[in-house]
Amino acid sequence: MPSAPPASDPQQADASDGKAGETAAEDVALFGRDGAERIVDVQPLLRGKHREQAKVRLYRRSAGSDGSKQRVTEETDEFYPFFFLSDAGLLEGFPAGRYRCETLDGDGFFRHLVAVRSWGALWDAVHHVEQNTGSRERRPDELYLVGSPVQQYLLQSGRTCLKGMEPGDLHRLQLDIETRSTGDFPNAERPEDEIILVALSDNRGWERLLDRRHLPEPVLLEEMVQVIREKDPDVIETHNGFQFDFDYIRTRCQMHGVAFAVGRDGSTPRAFDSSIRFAERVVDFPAIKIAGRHIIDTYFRVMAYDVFKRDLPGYGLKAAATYFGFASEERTYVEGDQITDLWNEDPERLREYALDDVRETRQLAAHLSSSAFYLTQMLPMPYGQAARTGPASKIESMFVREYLRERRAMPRSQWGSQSVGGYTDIFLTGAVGPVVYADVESLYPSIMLADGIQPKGDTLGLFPRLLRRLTDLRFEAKRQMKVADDEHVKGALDARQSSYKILINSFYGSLGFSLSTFNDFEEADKVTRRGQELLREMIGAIKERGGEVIEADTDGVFFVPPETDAADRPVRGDADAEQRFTENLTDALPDGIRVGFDGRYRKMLSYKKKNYALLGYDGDLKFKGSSLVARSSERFGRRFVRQAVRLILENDLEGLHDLYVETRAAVEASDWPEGVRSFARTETLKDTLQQYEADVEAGERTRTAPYELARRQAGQEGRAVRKGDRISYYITGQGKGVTAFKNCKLADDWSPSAPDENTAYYLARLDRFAEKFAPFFEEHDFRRLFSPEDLFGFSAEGIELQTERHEPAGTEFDDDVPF
DNA sequence: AGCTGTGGCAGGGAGG
DNA sequence: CCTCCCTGCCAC
Repeated sequence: MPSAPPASDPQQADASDGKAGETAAEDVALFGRDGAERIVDVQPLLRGKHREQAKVRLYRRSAGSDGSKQRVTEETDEFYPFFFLSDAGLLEGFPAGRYRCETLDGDGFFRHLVAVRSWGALWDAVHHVEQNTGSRERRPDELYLVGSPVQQYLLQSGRTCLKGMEPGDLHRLQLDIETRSTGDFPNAERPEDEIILVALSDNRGWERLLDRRHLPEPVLLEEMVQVIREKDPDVIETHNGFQFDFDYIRTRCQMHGVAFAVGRDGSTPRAFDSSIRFAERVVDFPAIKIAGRHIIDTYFRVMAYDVFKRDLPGYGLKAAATYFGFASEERTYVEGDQITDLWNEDPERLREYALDDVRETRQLAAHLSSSAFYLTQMLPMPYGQAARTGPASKIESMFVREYLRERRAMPRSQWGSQSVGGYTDIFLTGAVGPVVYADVESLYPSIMLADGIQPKGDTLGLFPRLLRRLTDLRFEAKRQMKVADDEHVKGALDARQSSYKILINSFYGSLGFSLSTFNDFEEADKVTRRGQELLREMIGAIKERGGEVIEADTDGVFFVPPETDAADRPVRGDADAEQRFTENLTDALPDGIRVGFDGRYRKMLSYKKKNYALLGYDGDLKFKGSSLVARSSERFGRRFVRQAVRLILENDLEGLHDLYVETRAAVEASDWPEGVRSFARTETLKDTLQQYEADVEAGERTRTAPYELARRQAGQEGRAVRKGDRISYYITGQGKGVTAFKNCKLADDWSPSAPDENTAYYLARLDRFAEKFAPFFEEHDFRRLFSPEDLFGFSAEGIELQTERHEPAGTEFDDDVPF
């Protein structure tokens, strides 16, 4: 096979400064007959601190008047964030960074072009090229895809093609393993630990696996591989399988020399470290790809769900299943440290437990993964990948597909950052009510549609078109959902509309995302600035119509509705009238902006911006914000604040004082209802220990208790502390002013028979929690309420709850400036 | 290898 | 004491 001349050395050209470099003349030889873009070179480009992006120069042939090939200059400086490969084998010397282009048929014509994301996908592509000669038969258009070519190839072949399918058409299998360990926790590398139970939800599959007494571990593993291959599932569903089950199984297989060959083509899974972000939380996990199958980890689906809901008690299988109502009453529960004993004494019970695990996983998956499933039907992404990646890469994949289809070069992403965010303000603090929450429906998408927002790099104008189309599709799906009779059809349409919603809401985020190919920070700022204006307009309209505005944040406002409306009809306290009043605010706002009614509450304790409590008409008390009750706070404090807020909203001040006195006495007596869990703090380690140490060395951060304890623990147990681990600890020593990181112990080291927590410190903590309520009382009343002195008895007589108005900063001052 | 954004609050350490 | 700065948690 003749080959094109090597591209000019990309490393020499301009690998690091990100500017367009000179182009070597011999590149011209690579232009194809059809005049489409051709790859000339591929080079790594350093971006930001640790980021690496590929930069690919694209060229277009111009048809010269004499028919000769000439480069079109205006497009030579475009850069591409993906690797382009010819599937004839574009690469040599991977991953050293210099790649040579070769053509398929010798005339400089790339017949097949595969766009590939990421180094891992590049590896896949090379593998794919080596393995699949059949791909040469396909027409180029079919190959303009983004994502791992191996996955794409499998996606297009046979039953893994999901287009036009429903989730029920897939053969799904749920997997769960139970392990026996001689230590406190399973250690996959330790020979004395072992897999004792493998539960597959398939009703015939598990029978062969559940009774291990006749199966040594290697045989069990081989049997499991065999069952999975026989069952041949399209999808394997697990809860936390990436971080536990698969990881553990793979390590055990390695240990025993068993090939974990569960791929459709008989291959073993390819593993790579990956991470995913859910709001502020970054989860690192060992991802694997099984050829021809999709892995759905319901643990991630649960976390993704909680980003919006924010009220899950935990992400474990049991907590999640209970939350969604999937845990049956007869469900078998087994603590992790009892598994080994139970296996010896009551294996039947353990079997039931393992089967309940897979049953719950199945229900979680059915409930939470359908939006990812429908997304694969519109995105160039396999199901498992759509469930594993964030929204920005999903949006981008749609853009890339269309740009490739149109044979257009992609823009380079902008440098910089967004500067404007949402408008937040608080107008009234204290106990108020009743209140109503009004919010602008889809604020940012509405603004982007109304104002024709379009990133500068988007030369095809895809951004507004796609946004409009997805909005229309969602509207249509919701309309059909309303008229559908069949519950099953309704559910499918709901999943569909929610997957549109995920994409629609991500458009704004991708504008301000520094790594997005189609980012545009000015446009992002335009959207948020307009959002601020509209929220202020809404606040103005509420005030004008007699409402008392309490708090506003980004796209919604809490307010006390007026007694009556303009026509003197009663509003406050009447659910329908309040809703009408709220929705009528739409009239005061520009076209394309709709105000929705999003809840009414009996009482609200307005504390600070983004921090408040709501008492519903059903007596349910909801907290928002981290300053009142955060998950990391000591439980006794959370409990105290929760109960105190309820008592304040119910105006039971005697009860409030009693609560304080009782809590104080319990702290002093070391009388903890839940043992150490009552007063331990639990924090998440966001960095590795190495990173922490390096930052401390560099003076960029100070020592803190959780990392110090993690370090001690790692030293003792020889276990690596991982990013995302949660550490529970408490404070020891004498006196309330101790330095925490020098006086702390792991919660597990506390003993009720010899309590050594720092009582003075925890009394001070209690007073810190009580201090939150100071703004709601006159100072001397506050002192009496939260005081242990009870010599003359306590009476709430004469104590009034206080509210306070907060003027928006800066406005009245400007008006008062004298000439 | 992967990763949507800004705004706001509490806790804690270090240094004045 | 106070202020500054960092991290973690949270709202939207």
